[in-house]
Amino acid sequence: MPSKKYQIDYAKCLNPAQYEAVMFSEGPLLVIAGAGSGKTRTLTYRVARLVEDGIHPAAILLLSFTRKASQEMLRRAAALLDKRCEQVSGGTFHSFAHLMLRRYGHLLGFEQGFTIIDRADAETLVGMLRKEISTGLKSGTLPRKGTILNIISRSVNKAVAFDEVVYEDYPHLIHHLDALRRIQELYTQRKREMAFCDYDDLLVYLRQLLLMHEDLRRRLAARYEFVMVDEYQDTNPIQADIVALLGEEHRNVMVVGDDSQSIYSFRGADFQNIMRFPETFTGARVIKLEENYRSIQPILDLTNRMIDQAAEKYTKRLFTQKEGGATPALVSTEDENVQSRFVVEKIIDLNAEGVPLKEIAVLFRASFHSFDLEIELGREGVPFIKVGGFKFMEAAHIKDVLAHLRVIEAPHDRLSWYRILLLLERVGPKTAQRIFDAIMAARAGVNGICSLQLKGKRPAGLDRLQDLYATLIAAGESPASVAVLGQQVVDYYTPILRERFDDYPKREKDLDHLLGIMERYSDLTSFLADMALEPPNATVDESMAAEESTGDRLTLSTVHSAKGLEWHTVFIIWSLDGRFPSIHALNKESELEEELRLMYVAATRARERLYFTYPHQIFDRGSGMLLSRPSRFIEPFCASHLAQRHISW
DNA sequence: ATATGAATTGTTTTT
DNA sequence: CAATTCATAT
Repeated sequence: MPSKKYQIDYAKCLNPAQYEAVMFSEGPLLVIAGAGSGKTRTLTYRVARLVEDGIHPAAILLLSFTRKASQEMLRRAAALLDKRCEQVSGGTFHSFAHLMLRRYGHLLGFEQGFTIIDRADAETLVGMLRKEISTGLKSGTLPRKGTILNIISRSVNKAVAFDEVVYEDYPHLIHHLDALRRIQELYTQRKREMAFCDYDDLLVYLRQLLLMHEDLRRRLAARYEFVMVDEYQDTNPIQADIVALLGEEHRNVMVVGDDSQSIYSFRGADFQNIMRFPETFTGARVIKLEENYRSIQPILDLTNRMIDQAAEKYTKRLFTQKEGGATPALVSTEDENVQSRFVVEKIIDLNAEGVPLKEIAVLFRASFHSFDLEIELGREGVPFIKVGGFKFMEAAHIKDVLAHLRVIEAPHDRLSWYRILLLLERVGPKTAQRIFDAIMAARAGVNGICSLQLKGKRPAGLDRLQDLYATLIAAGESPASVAVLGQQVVDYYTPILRERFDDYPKREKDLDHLLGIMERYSDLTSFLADMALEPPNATVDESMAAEESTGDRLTLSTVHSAKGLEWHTVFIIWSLDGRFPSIHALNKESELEEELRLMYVAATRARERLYFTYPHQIFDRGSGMLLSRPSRFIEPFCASHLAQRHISW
């Protein structure tokens, strides 16, 4: 291949399979990329290659499923060639959909813009509807709001009729079918009235836009000549449709994924999408990347065997040239605390041997699994950062402040008004409703709160609230910066915060942090959208610490948040049958398969050393069972591929 | 609007 | 068994 005309010597940087994918010219391409096989590398080199061939970077659309994956991809593409690659289009499906809807939403009737609501907002709305419906209902109490929302979301994401979801997945709720259906209708209607988009809506509306407006679809197909999708195994049917619609004209669609790493089916992801790609795009070239550059052979031997237990997959077998190295270890401990202390001690040892903390990760199935470990790490003074789990944005005080800002943009936002008003003393749902109605009746936007007339006794806090908005609106006449608005809201809110929370000093720091973020924004709309779509990733406690110190830190992460990353040493704690796989997945075949893939993802993060640990004999009070076996996914290989130890203190 | 009591329920992962 | 969450009474 005459690589003369290229700045980058692709043949030298890539193995034959990667090279083939990178040089693949036009038409549909499916790359099955095993763990650690250079998936992101292949994608980014292909971007560079296209740009070198004269394709305008903005004409390349890179889509991914999670923020982390898309950021990493765009960053590496930009670093590879030169400044040009920074202009590559892309992001998560949701952020791309958001961009398109801001630009073309008027075609769907979003004349005045829209508000993105997160899961908690959506639940509150469903909770309100649930209450409306349940008064005077005889079929007993309805399921909780979270459950109802799950049903609604599942129906949307899997493109299955609502009734069918109830019949298939919630047969015990069939006697509520009428009420549930009614709530679903009302939910859709209310969202429409208040111009709310939940996460699912973003995708649904984008698909609708592409389906119904052929001219727009053509324009977008012309603008995005090359579409590339990372983590394709995690797309749901709606996302697959979006890709198909964007690519149907030019068919320059490259999707990359690994069916063995599909771990988002709870969100409607269907790894069958990747199996079906060659049918959607007939004549698609399929390339497999099977050489692993990450892990030593003993780890690969184990993970290959683990994933062999999966029923359905593209067969591929990873190999490496990294021979030798330590056998992965399986460590049982007396109880949870011994597990924590074992891990901490081992980490300190490794660190003393020269492995930096940032090259070590502790992974777990569920966020709360690390609580005990976090205490032990704190005790020994090991710095760490925790990814996943309780988010900054989910904290009540953060949501309170955002609500005050949201109504400036969208005065019809009932959820935010209620949130604001219920903070006031002597205001409950009834009063909140009355005030909200009055604001609406005034038809004056946020001004409605200032000109408010209220019969009877006025709640004491109302005056302060009116003052706040009077100032905010006055500031709004000359375009106030986001941070200035934020500061005023925080000033107003701080007394309320101190009243309501005993731990207010910590929370005030969070608000400072939020103000810091606000300074990066010049308009309120994009700030609010980002807070819903791309919120700061870390946990509340670490969000500040992490920015202050760039020091060497251990990573604690859920397996889901660890996808795509790698470390020198990985500990997988709670590798206990009943915890991982979770006890709730044991009955359903498909869920058990997903747990297996999850364990596979966890184990393939390790380059040199891999530890599975589990506390011996844990009583599960949910089921009344005594959990004492190692995870069924690794137990078959105890004798052959694992070094076993038991620790008691 | 708040307090008290009853009942249910228990997973988790992210946009 | 605990904790949350909902319903009812005051």
